[in-house]
Amino acid sequence: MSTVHSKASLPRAYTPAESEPAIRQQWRDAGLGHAEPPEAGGACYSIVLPPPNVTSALHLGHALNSTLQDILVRYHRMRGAATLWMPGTDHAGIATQSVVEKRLLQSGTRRVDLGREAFVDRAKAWKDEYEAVILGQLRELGASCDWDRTRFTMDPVCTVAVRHAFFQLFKDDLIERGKRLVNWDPATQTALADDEVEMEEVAGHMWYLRYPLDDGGGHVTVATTRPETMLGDTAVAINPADPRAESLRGRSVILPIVGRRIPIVEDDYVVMPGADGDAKAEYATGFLKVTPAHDPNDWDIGLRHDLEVINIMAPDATISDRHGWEDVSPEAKQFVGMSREAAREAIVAWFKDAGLLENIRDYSHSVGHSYRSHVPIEPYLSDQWYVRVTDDRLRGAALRSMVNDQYEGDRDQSDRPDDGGIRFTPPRYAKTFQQWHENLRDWCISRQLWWGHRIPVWTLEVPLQDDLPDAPLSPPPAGCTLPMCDVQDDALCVRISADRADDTVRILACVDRDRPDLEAALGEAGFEQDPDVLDTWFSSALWPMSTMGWPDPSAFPDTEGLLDAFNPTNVLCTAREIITLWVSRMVMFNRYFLDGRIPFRDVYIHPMVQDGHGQKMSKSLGNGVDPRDIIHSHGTDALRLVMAQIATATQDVRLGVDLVDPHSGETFEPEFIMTSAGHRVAAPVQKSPSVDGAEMVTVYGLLAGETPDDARPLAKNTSSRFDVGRNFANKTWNAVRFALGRIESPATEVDMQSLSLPDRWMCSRLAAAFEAAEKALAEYRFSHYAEVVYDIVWRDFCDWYLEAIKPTIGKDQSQQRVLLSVLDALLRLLHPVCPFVTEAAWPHLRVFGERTLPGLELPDADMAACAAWPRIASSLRDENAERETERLQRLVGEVRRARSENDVPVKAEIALLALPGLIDLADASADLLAAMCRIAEIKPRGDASPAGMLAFAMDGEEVLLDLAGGVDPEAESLRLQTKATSLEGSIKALNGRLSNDAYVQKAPAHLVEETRSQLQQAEADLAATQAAIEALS
RNA sequence: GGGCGAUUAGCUCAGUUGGCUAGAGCGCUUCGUUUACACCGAAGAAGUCACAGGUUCGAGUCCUGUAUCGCCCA
Repeated sequence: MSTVHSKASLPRAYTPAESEPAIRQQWRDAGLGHAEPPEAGGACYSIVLPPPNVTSALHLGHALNSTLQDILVRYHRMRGAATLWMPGTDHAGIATQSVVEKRLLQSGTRRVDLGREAFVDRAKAWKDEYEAVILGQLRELGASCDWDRTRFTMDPVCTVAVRHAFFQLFKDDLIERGKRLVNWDPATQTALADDEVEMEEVAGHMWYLRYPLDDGGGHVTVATTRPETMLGDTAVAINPADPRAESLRGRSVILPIVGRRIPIVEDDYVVMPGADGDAKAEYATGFLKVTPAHDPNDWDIGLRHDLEVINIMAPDATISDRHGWEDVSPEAKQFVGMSREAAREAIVAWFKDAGLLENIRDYSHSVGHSYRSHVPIEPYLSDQWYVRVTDDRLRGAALRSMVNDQYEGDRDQSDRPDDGGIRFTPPRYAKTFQQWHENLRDWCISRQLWWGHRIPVWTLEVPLQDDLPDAPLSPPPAGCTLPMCDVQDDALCVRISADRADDTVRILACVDRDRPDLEAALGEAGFEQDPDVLDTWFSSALWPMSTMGWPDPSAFPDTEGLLDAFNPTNVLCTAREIITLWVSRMVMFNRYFLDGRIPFRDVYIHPMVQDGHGQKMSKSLGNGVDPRDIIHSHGTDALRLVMAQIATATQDVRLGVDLVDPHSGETFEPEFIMTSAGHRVAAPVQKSPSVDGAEMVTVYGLLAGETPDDARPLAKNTSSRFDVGRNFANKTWNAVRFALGRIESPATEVDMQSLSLPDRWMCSRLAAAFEAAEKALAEYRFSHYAEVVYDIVWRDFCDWYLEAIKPTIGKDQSQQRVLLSVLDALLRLLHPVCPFVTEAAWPHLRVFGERTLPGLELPDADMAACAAWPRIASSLRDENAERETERLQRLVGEVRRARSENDVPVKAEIALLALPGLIDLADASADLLAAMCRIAEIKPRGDASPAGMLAFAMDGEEVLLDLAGGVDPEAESLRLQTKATSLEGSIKALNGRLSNDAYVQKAPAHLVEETRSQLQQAEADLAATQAAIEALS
């Protein structure tokens, strides 16, 4: 069967915007990506997508993350594994609640006005909107996820997992409740985990306050950066080594304003003034005010000295006398109700007026800020829920999961020799993982939010009875008659917690999943459900399990068998800040709940995309590039190829951000300005580079208050870095076009031995490229894979092979067949990174029928996305063909250079005169030489060097070119002299190496041999070059 | 303060157990369009591999120190 295609059948240029939508639809219709657990013994490959937050659309970092996963997933699917890529989104508790609240506030509504239920409905609506955007973006990107299994961290299958996990941990004593200092965000009014606090350097002050001694014998001076907290001071501390300590022992001070008598205590923690090697010492007075309720270090001091804990703030960080502060003096009343900032000023002013302000010094220090609201966090005393991750069952299991060669230090392998198996790529991130766990603290999981998984604990407070234990959380004693304590039910776990300070006991009842009856019973008994929700990462930590139906796959459609087939997943592909937030917790939970099973075997950490100045792309700098814009302007394959190219093993990648001129559509580099915070950003208003007098507003300009209008429209961000990807897709497309124009009736049988040199060479290069690509992907070296693909298509296939076969392809049916097969294999090779252009080209190849060649298996498939990864026999490699072609390429290069440097007209035909060493090769490739460098005639050359010819040395022989038009002897002589000088340099270097006895004796023999032959070659080339110079004169 | 990393052509980056006469893409210079592709082709210029020591026959690569920049954790 043969089909002749007219050139008109394919457009000259590849236009992604036209072909991509149909291809997406084609994949969708075919259910590409849907995976079922295979028959026993079948190979599996699985990845869970790190679920993006539903707060906003995906950015370039997501595009990078998803592209890399899709490359892996498409590759392994082609290799025949049952491949599951589980997609989904994350409810992102505090982040989503913040954006929803912000939107509400724009219409003047506060969250509390709306009420919990209505607010959650608003949040759900937001989630629905952005979930659709995000999933749409992933589809646009070509992500071949199993869309039938799309999850959301709060959908029923995930909720069941969260409920059961919490219940299990509660029952196993790994969850506790306690009053502790938390990182409190007064703006969003919730506790934050340690890793949700960002440290920022703040230019503040050190205030020096005098506290009078109670016996009238003078005063002590404390230094503080937070004078407003003095209202809650319950001691002054001094280092016991301080010489002043002895005379102050047992004495007290009177706290100004409040009038509270507080003790002077001695504690090692206090920095002594002038102590060596401590920057703080320069500012220290040796006296430290101790505020246990408002500083973590003071909290510890308070524990050591049994100090009173007085909380002087309300949850919104205003000074308050209703949250634990009772001895409010009339003098102190004036500060109640002030914000912490106002209170600071007022209290400093009070000290100044009272003559108790000794000094103020500028002091720069780092202050924790909420990663969400960006206000300073307040160490705040409150009741919170914790997971005791420091327990060996969690932390220990995580540390043991690391592969031996990435674990630093000794480890005991004897108890669980088969433990673990998690490997990090790049390996240095193993250290981050290990150190995080070695310094782990208990994980605060409660959040004072409405959007999230509500904590499944119901509480009832009753008067304290004497026989109840006062441990924070303990099982009720046998025979306890308090409500629900005697209920025998596997799905209910009751614990009690006594508080002798207010003579109450709290009965806490945790209910497992799917037991509304128990929940109702608790309600009837007067229990109330905890108002807090769980930290988002609690549900994310269960992601590789919950998405696959844990704990009960039979309870949901289509989850049966998933867990056993696809967990552990093969790789987790994510960014490095996620190692602590998410990777760690998934490992702990997966191992705990699945009997030691790890959630993934590999953790691949990809780099971060920065702007052209090495800054994070962020909304507030307006330096982000929207992947959708690139998809529309350059095509998805272009975006993907460049994403793969920049995924190197180094940390960060700079991607210069350009602007699209809305007046002309042209891309240009904007003018940058420096912000007061030291960031380089595009100036708010830019001049059009080509339209006189026209201006535009940048994204940063929008943030800075500029309003775009018709005269000054908004300019989109882009990056010219994506051009290379667009060009590559177009090049690939045109290679297909060329082939379609030349393949008429490809041979059905091909004898590989009798193929032409270019054919054998191309097949050999193809085999090498597949080998290199497979190795690169196995090692998560995506940039290498991209490079391999780029080079084989552009340099080998287009630049050399297609040019080489142009003279012969028309009449050589075997060559047509090789061209067809090679092209098919190339499409398969680059499909994982450029799925669209390969899919678009695929049907055009299929019409020619059979493509398999001996040693190159290319079974047919409906779509490129389902085509099998080729099986390639080692016989396809042909060293001889590679060697011969390399010589031809050098010959062509020399001839082209000679022509170019002598201004030989492009169309002028020339003759080549060669000695026996080269002439056979040249003769055999006469057509190729004619096509590539217009050599019309190949003649043996005699011993003499006829004048007027151009010469160069190759493989130690003098090769002559008869340029007909003659040679510029001066220019040519100069060129040859330069060449000779360079050869002399090489000879000197090579001689130097060989005359060094140590080199000859110690270097590997093959290297010494190579050096010798290089020297021989260089000397012969020099002789030939000198002969040519002489012939010229 | 602790940890990790970066510094290679004008720009963005490769360079995997030391063998380099250091590569690619973009940009730049010259030439080329009835040619699959001008989103193209051909040729060219361009680098004391941050700096200073050391190990080695041999260092962009290994070791030590210095400088600058970045990220993570406190």
